[in-house]
Amino acid sequence: MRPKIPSAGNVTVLERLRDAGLRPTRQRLALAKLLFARGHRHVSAEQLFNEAKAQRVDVSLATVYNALHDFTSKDLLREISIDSSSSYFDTNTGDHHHFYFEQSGRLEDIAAHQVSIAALPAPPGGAEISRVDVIVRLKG
Amino acid sequence: MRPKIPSAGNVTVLERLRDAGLRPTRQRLALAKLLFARGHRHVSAEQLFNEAKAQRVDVSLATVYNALHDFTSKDLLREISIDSSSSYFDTNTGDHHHFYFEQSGRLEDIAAHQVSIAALPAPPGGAEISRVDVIVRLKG
DNA sequence: GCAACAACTTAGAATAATTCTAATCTTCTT
DNA sequence: AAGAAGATTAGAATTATTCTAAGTTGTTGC
Repeated sequence: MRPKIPSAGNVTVLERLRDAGLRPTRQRLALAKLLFARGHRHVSAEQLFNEAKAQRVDVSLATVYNALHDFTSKDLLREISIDSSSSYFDTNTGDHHHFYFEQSGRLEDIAAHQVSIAALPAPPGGAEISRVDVIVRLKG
Repeated sequence: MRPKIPSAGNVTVLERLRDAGLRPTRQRLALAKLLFARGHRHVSAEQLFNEAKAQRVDVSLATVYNALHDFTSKDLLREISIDSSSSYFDTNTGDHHHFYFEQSGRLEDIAAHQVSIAALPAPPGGAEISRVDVIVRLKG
């Protein structure tokens, strides 16, 4: 049972999935909506799973993991592992950095233009840089 | 500059533990020797456990975890979690950054003076910066 | 040197996050 | 509408790590 008339926000999410080459299944659409409906977010798999449940979206935890990884591999998300206990997925895939609140485990974006790295050594063995992450750890 | 080594590196390691306020037990001494005997290293708990076994140091995995955390809390080590699958412990606790080889999962130090961060936004809510980590991810 | 106590170690059980399995359902193409 | 490829699922399995409760050892004061 698929919605025939997409309500606001559905169309764009559907297009995003299609453009990424991902089948827009009921579950992926629902999860993508939760993820992308509003501004940028940092979510864990468990968190997203709970949000889905709260909205009575019937989806298994395995699917949440699958979707998060699928989205990540298609650059709709970016995975961040700062705290080894669990991974976060960031809906902001552009160039940016993070504040990390050590107490709460919360993440906050830092726009790329607010950080300037004036010097970096050449990567060893002529390796190519895939990206540079700056994490500003905060005590508060 | 390293102090002179009267008997095979044992004394320095023992002193380091004592100075940190940690009882120099057989297990901690052995592990500290594995960690600090040569230049800086990045090791996982499992790795260190296997090295210990290889040298017939009788130590349990729980003790390896305990020791790594104890050392970390006394600033003899620094914990790094880049790859969510497991944590690494860095024997270099000074100011520095890392190259991360995405393929192999290997880490390599970047001396602090080789990276210069020219601008950083003020932490939100007047929070205090605990430290700034720069991770240069490499494709090779 | 030795007793006493806190600190440490340990095997194995417990936990938590994540991945796997293999069966079943959907979506897409025709 | 039918077939195939792709997606979903419950639950088992796996992996890293922590916990528990009992035994051992290092340190301190005498």
